[in-house]
Amino acid sequence: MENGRKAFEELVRGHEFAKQLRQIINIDDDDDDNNINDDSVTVFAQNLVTKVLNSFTNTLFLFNKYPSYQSHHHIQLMDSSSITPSNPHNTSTIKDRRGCYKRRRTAETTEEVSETPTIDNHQWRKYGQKPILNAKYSRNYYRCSHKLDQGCQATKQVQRVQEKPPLYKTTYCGHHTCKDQLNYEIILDNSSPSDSSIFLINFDNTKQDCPFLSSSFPSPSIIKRDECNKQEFIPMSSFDHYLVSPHPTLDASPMHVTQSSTLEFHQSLDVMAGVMYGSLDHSDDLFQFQPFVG
DNA sequence: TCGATTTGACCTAT
DNA sequence: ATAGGTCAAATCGA
Repeated sequence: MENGRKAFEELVRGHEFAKQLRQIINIDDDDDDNNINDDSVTVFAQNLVTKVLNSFTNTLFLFNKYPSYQSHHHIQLMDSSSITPSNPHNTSTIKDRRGCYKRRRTAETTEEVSETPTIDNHQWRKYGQKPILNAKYSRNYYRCSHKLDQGCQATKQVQRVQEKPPLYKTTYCGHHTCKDQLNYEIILDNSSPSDSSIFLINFDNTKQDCPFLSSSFPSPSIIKRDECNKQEFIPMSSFDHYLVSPHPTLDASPMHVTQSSTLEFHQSLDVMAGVMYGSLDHSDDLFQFQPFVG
């Protein structure tokens, strides 16, 4: 699969997860009896999740300016706000008996349709497979590998919905509460094809966590690819590198990654960091890039 | 040996 | 009554 398309998929998923997180944090907005949102930490968290969401939106906006890698790809997202709320008659207690579960319709779900079974940054364990009525292909059931050790309740279902071209529908249920996300790398490729130097942003979760975001979000480190070998840097075998081409850059911002200009490179990193850490300041769905000062 | 997958049984929501 | 989500024993394979 094309690297750019993978990156796009991950951005879409990140965007959706951020939306879900924001919905969770804001869920008590209308509840007069609950003043949890007055808590300064909660307000801070709400602001952060809004910024994270906006960052994903901005990055997707940039991708959309260069949509070539999306041409053969269709992603359908269900806004979690459109999901039917849980049946009020349902008890919130989780029964410990076999076969007790919430049906997917009553739970928060996100659906994606893609040409390959979606790869995400979580480890899944298959726990079931069922033939579905009027469906040619059976549905596979996965739960988070950390259900037992961390109690993560996230599950997903993958079902092939079309033969040619192969089309898979992935339905995510629940939110990940585990902290064991797989490592990510983003390559800042050099625009010169003759130059083999490539900068990697490595999201190694063994690094120190970012103090400004959730503790589960790893701090990126930037490594020149030439030095990766020296550092015995081993790319994830199960994931291709995520490539951020230097060409689809912001028209209005200095985001060319070149080695000839240290200043430009640092500016680029600042912009990238802005994308990663949501330091672009704007209201929802607006794009107002606020350049870093200093 | 141990973790992951398979698969039939079990159970609930519709 | 039944479709579909989950469990858990059996099986696989590294």
